[in-house]
Amino acid sequence: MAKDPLKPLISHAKEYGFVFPSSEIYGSPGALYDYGPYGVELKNNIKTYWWKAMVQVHENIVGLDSSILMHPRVWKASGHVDAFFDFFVDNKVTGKRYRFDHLVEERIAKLEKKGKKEEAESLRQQLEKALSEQNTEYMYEVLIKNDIRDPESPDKTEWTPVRHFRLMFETNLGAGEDAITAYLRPETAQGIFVNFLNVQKTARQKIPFGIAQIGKAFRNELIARQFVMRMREFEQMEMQFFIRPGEDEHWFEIWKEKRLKWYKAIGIPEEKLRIKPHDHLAHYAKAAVDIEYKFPMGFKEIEGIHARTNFDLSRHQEFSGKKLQYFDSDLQESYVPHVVETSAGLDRVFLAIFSEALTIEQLGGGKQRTVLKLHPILAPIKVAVFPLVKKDGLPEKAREIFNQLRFKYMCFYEEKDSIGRRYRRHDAIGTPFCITIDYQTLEDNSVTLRDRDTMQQERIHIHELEQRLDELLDWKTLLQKVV
RNA sequence: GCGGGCGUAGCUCAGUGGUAGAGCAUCAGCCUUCCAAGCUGAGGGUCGCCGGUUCGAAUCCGGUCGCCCGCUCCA
Repeated sequence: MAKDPLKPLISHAKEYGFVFPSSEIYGSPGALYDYGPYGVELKNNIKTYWWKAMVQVHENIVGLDSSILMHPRVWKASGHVDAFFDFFVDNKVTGKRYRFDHLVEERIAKLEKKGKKEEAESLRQQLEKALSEQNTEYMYEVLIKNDIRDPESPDKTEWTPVRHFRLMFETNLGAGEDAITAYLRPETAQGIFVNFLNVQKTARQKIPFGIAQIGKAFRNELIARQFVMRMREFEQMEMQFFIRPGEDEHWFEIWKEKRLKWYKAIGIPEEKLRIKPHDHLAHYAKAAVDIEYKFPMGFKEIEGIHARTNFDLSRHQEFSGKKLQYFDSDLQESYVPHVVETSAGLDRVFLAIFSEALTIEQLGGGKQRTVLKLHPILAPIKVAVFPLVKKDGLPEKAREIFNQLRFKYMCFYEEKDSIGRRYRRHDAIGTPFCITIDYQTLEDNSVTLRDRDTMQQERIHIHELEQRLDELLDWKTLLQKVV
């Protein structure tokens, strides 16, 4: 437990009001978390940063907020109803767990390598039959009949029955007899696809263009672990970019680069980011990479970039019977657009940023300082205002400044405890700037502005404060780095 | 599901049979002219839950629940 590299992060997140375990007083079901007062600020700021970098900055990207519950046929068309299962078996002897389809795929690959094409083809048919019928008894039969064993310990293989696990949460739409089974969306993307024409027409967009959406998604993960890394309820920041067929690779590369820039601009160092191609492509994808961040427990995915071809739109066209095509006036032809998707896990990005920011500095004399070195744009509280001491009219003066700044930025007024303690408290939640009102302020209306990271102070006039903060908290400077 | 670890204060943890503790944090007050300072005081825990052994259980035994790590998968 002491080895858990996430533990310091989790403790800090809880102690300072960023993330709490969900319904904690009842015993916190796993993989559900609540964002506290500072957590929600940070999370909202990340969303705003994403939205501005995607929608505001790109004139050919527009936003959408689609419903979480959708027509069930959406998920039939998307392939999730059929494919979004885990079929798994355990080896009773070793306790190892495998996915049924992975075991069979592995055998098929082996057969193909040996040139036994017929056997491979026969097995593939069995696999497809098993999956399409979702017949777990038959799956077990397939394993036994083909003598498929535990790849790690073939001599000690004794399978449990094949069990299945649906990753989508089910619920009911309507009441009583008329109720139909619906699903909590497992991804936000489908809401974009089914609105493709609505958006394209009303926003008067021409291909290439994108639709962006931030929203919750739900997956009933079999094993959900690692704090907010794998949650059952999580939030996605997705953008589907609609393009001409054949331009997939071109746009795939462009979006890969742009998304990397987005992370770097906010202070994630290049060496802690890496691009990892997918080994197995999802049922809809033509090309796929993950952007991974080096967490304390190693590199983990925070965003996926996928070339989804025209799979989704074609399927919805087929299942809905509605044409989902675009007339390209330059080419003088209609087609079903292809799609390049950027799909970031908000909670994972949150964790990456939080993890990157959390720093314990060793100061002289065995002292240490815990600082959350967040980019100022993302910090929950932008400005803390302190009277140096709680007397002689300093609090009143400090309140004046606070009351002026709070209409512009998230501010925090505090007069309790020594000034040093107050500085450190705000270091711990990442407040980038502290303004202190001292006796000199009463004489010449100047205050000190302290920088969180350097602890350096500059003395500036009250009338210059707002302009100075505007410079330090400028969106323009940041956003120009991400286009 | 299997294997391992762990449940004591907001956080980190000590306490292995005899009246629940420490550090930090929180709150109130005093004092203070700038980096977790000092002083005084306060609040906060059915020791995860149930049962058993015992004169007596946080501690021993049984059960149960929950969390964390690994195996699998993904945002």
